[in-house]
Amino acid sequence: MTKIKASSTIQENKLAAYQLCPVTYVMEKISGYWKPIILYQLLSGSKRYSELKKAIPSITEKMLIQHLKQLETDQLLIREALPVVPPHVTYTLSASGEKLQPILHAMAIWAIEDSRDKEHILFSKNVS
Amino acid sequence: MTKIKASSTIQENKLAAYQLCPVTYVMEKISGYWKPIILYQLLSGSKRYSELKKAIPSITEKMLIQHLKQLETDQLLIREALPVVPPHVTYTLSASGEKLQPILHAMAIWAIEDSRDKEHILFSKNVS
DNA sequence: TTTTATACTTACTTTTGTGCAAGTACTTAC
DNA sequence: GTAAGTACTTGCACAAAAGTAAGTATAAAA
Repeated sequence: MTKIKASSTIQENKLAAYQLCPVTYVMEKISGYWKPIILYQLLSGSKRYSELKKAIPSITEKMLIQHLKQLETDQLLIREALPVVPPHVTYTLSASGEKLQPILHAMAIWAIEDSRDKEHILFSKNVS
Repeated sequence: MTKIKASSTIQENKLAAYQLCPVTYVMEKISGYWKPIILYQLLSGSKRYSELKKAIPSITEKMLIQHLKQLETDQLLIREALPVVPPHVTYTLSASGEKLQPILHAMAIWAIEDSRDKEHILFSKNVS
């Protein structure tokens, strides 16, 4: 996992924002390019590591595991490993993680409406 | 504003995700460390550039203007400049921008509940 | 003895985000 | 003619996020 320096200006800002702004608190937990996609995959039920990899083909293993570890640390999901060889690991949303569902859903609705309203813009972009 | 290379792997992934995953579409528009904070400030009504600066003291002018431009480009807010000297510019949420309110609100609620549930963890971290 | 399967690790490079510090433009007031 | 006020703009440095490519561990199956 990428190490983080503890005492940069950015980290101080983050710590402050984390405590002062609840929205920033959430953004911390769900931002990272693949996190929402991973969460979405898990909304439909537990998945093994390899199933996630198959479901999200363009993610690299490094990013997948890194985000899974982070989500686990943030207690949004639960990792369960069976002591067998080859390994068998499943990831499941925690209660907190599941409570994100209405938020992710609202975001999706907003996105669909917003991009519908701006279809002509996207279209003209593609044409130009 | 920071220039972006058009043909990096990252940009290709973003484009794909942008079209395929509505949640990512939203994340694109509200991520950036200060964006949610700026949006929050504007939820209570139009503000001048200088008022935003005063309301968010720790943001640098570069970041403030950069995010304001991006939000304007994404049509989440509307910029109105009076042709006077010294300049007088106001920023107002667009209809799309205002529709983010329930989402931001839901995020805040989640954050408060989640951090309440995990108070003991934060506490033990501070002590160690 | 080599291969297969699964779940990771590690080192390194590229790309993007943020902060810092300084400068610009333009007009009215002093 | 110098200062004040407002809204930017620019260049540089560094931190963080993401990508690339390769390697590790283990035991059972071939």
